[in-house]
Order: sequence, then C-alpha cells, then structure tokens
Amino acid sequence: MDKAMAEGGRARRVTMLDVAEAAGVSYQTVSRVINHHPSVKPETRARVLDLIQQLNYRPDRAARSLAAHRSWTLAVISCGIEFYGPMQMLINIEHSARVAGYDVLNANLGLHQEVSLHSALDRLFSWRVDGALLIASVAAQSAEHVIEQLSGAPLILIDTAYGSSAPSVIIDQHAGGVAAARHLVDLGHRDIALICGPDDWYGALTRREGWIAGLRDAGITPALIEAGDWTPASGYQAATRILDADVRCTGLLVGNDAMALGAISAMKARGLAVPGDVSVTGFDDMPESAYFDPPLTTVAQDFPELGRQGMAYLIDLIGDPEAANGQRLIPPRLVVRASTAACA
Amino acid sequence: MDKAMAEGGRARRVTMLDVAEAAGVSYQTVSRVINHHPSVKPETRARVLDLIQQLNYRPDRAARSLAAHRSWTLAVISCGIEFYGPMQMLINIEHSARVAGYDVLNANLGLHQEVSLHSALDRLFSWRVDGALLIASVAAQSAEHVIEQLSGAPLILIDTAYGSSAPSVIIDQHAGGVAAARHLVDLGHRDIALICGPDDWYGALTRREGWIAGLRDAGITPALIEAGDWTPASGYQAATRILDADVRCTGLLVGNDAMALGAISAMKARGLAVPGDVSVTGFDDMPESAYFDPPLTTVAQDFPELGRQGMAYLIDLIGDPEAANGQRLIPPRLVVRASTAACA
DNA sequence: AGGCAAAATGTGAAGGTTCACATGCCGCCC
DNA sequence: GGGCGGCATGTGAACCTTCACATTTTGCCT
Repeated sequence: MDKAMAEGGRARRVTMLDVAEAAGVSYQTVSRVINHHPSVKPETRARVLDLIQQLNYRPDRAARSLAAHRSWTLAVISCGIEFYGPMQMLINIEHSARVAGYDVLNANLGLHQEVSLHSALDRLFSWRVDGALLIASVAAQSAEHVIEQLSGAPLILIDTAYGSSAPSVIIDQHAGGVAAARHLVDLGHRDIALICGPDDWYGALTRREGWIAGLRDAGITPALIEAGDWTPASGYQAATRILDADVRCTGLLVGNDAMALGAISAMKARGLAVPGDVSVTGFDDMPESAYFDPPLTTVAQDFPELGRQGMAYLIDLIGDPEAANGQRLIPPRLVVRASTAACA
Repeated sequence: MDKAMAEGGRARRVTMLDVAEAAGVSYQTVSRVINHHPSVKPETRARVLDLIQQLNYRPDRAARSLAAHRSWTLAVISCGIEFYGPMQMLINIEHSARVAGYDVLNANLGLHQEVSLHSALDRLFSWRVDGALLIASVAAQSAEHVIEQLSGAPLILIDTAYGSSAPSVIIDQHAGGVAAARHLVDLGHRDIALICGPDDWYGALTRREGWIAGLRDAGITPALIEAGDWTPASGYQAATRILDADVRCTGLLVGNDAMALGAISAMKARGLAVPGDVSVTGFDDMPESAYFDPPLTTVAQDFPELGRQGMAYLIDLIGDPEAANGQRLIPPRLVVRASTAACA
C-alpha cells in the first residue's frame, strides 16, 4: 500500500519532508531548491527535483504564505466586465500576472456595485495579497478606501479618471474624443449630437470632454447631448430622442460601438441613411464593428495593452514601492470606416 | 503609539490572539465565534464580535487553509472567455461562488491552450482548492487529467460534450440546432448551407448535429458545410466561400451571432438581400443581435443560468460527493426576428 | 600543512489558525 | 446529595512552510 495513503484511505498530502527524506537531505534543502536559492550543489538539486517529480510534490501555498508573509497573489477588483473593454483588460491582466508568477484573485463588483467594495476588500485582504489592481472605470469606487485596507500593499488603478495623480494607466480617451470630433468637423459637419455613456463612468466623461474640446476648436457646440448605458438598446433609445427633438443633426458622436449600433438601427428605422443623412462614430472598435452596416468609424482602444501595462506597473511597484510615477497614458487610434462621410 | 505597530513601523497583522486577549477569552473562543460554533454564550459572542470590529481583525486565510485542510476556494479553468458565451458563464460562476462563500481562482487557458492544462492545475492544486469547475467548451481538455490531479476534490464540467456522463451542465444545443433548422424548413427553405464553429468546440459539433438532424427530419441534406472560428471576419469569409461555390442556397444556419453578422455583411457585399434572397440564423443571442440589420433570428442560450447551475451542482457535490447524477440540460430558446423569411 | 572564507547543508522557531481532547461549571434526576 | 450529561471554555499539538542562525564541508591561499 502506498505510504501516502494514511489510515482511512484519504490521501495524505505529499510534503516537503517526504521529498527531503526520499532525497536524503533536510527539508530546508528542498525549500532552497524550490525557491531557486543559489547555494545548492547541482547534483543535490537534480536529485531533489527528480524526487519532486516522482512524488508529484507541490508546495502548499497556504503554508508558504503563512511563513513568508506574502502570497504571490494579486487582487483584481473589477466592475462592468460584461462589457467588451473591461473584459479585455481583465483577461490580459490575468495573463500578465500569470507570466510574472502571480495568481490572481478576482472580485467583480457588478455593474452597480451590488457587491460592496468593502466586502470585496475584506475577502481579498484576508489572503494577504501582494498587491492590487483596481479596474476603476466607475467613479463610485473610492481608491482611498482600497489603499487604506491594503495596509501597504501597492495599488494600481486602471481605466480611471483622466489626470489622476495616483499610480494608474489609462487610454487617452480625451485624445480619442478630440480625434473623433475633428474627423466629423473635417468632413464638414457642423450640427453634431452626442450620445455619452453613463455619467458615473470616468471614460464616458473623458470622451465627452474630448468631443466637446474637439468641437470647440472649430467653434461648434453640440446640438444635443444624450446618454445611454453602453447597451445597443440604450443607443437606440438615445438616438430616437435626438431624432424626436427638433434639432438639425448630421453628425453623431457615440460613446461606444454597441450604442452606435443601436443608434444606427434607430436612424434606419426613421428612414435616415448612414452615412448619407447622418454620420456616426463609435468608440472601442470591437471585432464586430467592422461588419456593421455600414462598417463603423470608431476609436480603437488597445484594452489588452492597458491590462498588460497596468500589471507591469503593479509588478514594478511590488519590486520597488518608490517606482510610482503617476499616470501612464496609452494612445488610442481613430479607425475610419464607412459610417462617416462628407456633409451633404 | 498604536500597539499594532511593531518596531520598524511596518504594521503587524491583527491576530486571533489579539482579539482574545482584548476580549478576555482564549483564542479558541474567538475561533468558535468566527466559525459560528453553537456553544458560545451569546454575551461572550457579542463581546468578541465587537472587538473584532474594533480591532479590524480579519482571519488569515492562509493559516486557516493550512490548519483546516480546506481553502474555501474553488478553481475555475476556462478557455475562450474572449467570446460572449464563456465570459457570461464565468461572470456568473464567480458570482454564485461568492454568494455561497467561496473565492474563485481562475485559470484561463487561452484560446488554443497556450497555457497547458497541466501547469494550470499545478497552480490551482497548490491552493488546496475545495473543488473545480471546468469550462470544457473545447475538446482538447481531458477531464480525466483534471480529476486525477484534484485528488478527490469534486469537479463539474460546463458547456462540454452533449451526452457526457460526467457531472456536467450544458445548454441543449442539439435541441437549439434542431429548432433553428426546423424554423428554416417551416419557412419553405430546402437549399440550406451551414457555417459551423471550430471543430474542436463541443458546442460547434452539437449545433451542427442538431441542424443536420432537423434537416434530415424534412428529408434535406445540407447544400454545403463551412466552418469559421467564431469571429465576424471568419463568418464573412465562410459566407464568401459559400457564395463562390456554385450551389443554390436560400437559407444559412450559422454557429453564432458574430459569424452571422459577418455572413450577412458578405451577402450584402454581393448584392444579396437578407432575408429577401437568403435567410440567416445565428446562435447565442448577444445583446447586439437585436440591432443588427436585419435584426437576427437566433437561438438564445442562457449562459448566466449555465454558470449558476454549474456552480450549484459543484456546491452540491462538495457537500455530498454522492450527489453526482450525470449531465444536466438547460433548454435554449428560438428567437425569431427579421433575418429569416419565407422562401420566395 | 594550516587556516580562512565561501559554499553547502542542517536546526529550531515562528507564522495564525483548527482539531482533538481536557477541564470546569451548571442544572437535573433519582 | 451524589453522580451525570451538556454547555462553555481552555490547552496542546498539528498543519507546511520560510527565516535566522548554526554547523559542516569544500576550495584555495600562503
């Protein structure tokens, strides 16, 4: 009968001591091998490694965390991951973390903070996470609160307020907004309406400010400003409100691609052609957007890169807490397709 | 100076002992309070609870796992979460787990198993997870391998092979496929082509089988079978191949909504009307699909429910390993919109 | 050859919790 | 009123690792 089977039949966990014994060394030597400590004789290391393999030994992370006062685990607090952007960030955050040897514990707060930040932190903090990354797309989350709870562990904000001085990485959505607005202006449009995202999203605000700044440069003020909740349905409704309002409008700046899809659908339902009667821009450049009818002019955001850079920044900070140097910006890119055309 | 600040300034962790001392009880009593043990005098419990609050004490999960041989953590192994369905599952799995008091450690294998199942398991297993849930959409993952590694912890499969006898939950995509096919047949279509998902996805296979079964009932065999990789771009290409082939085709069954979008785009590019010349169905019912042009007839899958039921099943199994009773099915729902019409 | 630094390895303690068991106390029954 | 069962609480050990330090071995210099 296998020695690893204790009485009762329940498999006993293979421990460092088992390996040590089998290899004829002390447990400390095994520990050193695991942790890549330099001063282990190559021969010994090989023997231990071999036994680890044979016995299928895996270090116990709980015991490790307890003894070492660190967990090789990072917390990611997220919200709105049902949307394209945050999701892309999350996937790439996790991947980058893994590559760097960290595990990720994810707390998703839900769209409307159904899960309180406090309870999420309670959970995460009890794991002694080595650092945290907050997808702070929504304004309600107080970063200060997070910092306090982390008691010293570094924190990075992603997709947060434009111009924040906290260690953070964002896509320069202001520049993206300016580019989209300027694009319409360059096409000769003067009567332009906006469909923003929800007010409590930093991104929605920054995009709007970018649009308005871009229009102001050309001496234009928006004909009308509506808002949606990022969904196609809300884009449809917002566009309908704009059409119902008695304002001339040949250009429409929309806060994301999904709402733009809804808006275009609403236009068509009223017999308006896109871009014949109204030019429409989106924001995000999701994979679907190039296949809309018409293919959507939009502002591409490199969400994966945002995730990667956020994690890179965090790992920098874990290595050297003094490495914090404010906000890092990732440039967006205007992608011109067929949903915009010269003003008739 | 705060007692919690040890020499050096680094904050010392508040432990059970601190609480015990402050409350004038033994550490064991504090432990009992935390674990809701019945035999603690209400008065004592209140005092301890109060001190926990005051000292901002949080049990250390590493120490807990170590001592209790369980972690209140569940592993979720996923792949393809860049797609709508798997992502929805994941979000709801996590949420259900949280509600049930578990944390979730996520290992995303990437679309093409860039991260090997083996290494993912290594990581997860080292946490002594109490159970695991595998989003087994892709065939390459060997569930047996997972089970072996878990050494006894229960495992649930989600979105896996139709008819698998392992504890699993899937959406009845076969029925969905039959419904979509029958819908086209009922509209009078006889010349029908298919655009499947990738062959290594169980869902792609099952949908195809459903379609073919539905068509066979009407004495029809598919005019042509193409495949894509779920993306709109691949749908566009697959549809182009079908148009290039010299076969008559008035109906198109597509494996998901994103590819259907691409396919419709390809049709239009060739001057074909949807549904005038060709009727198209999708699969999934993403939020965008109702706003496509034309709004897409599709098969709605309740991914959130899939996630929830998967987690419920897993928690059942953790409570009672004998509760395993094979595969559970969730019915899909045909959503008829404007992309399908009677055959001319 | 003697001695000394560096390399290689070992030892004891600590980390924060739970488990199994021991203790003290109360009320209750006959 | 002696004993007994249940509740409330406490004690010692165990979980598996890392850390700090002690010890042994090796290699090299003079």
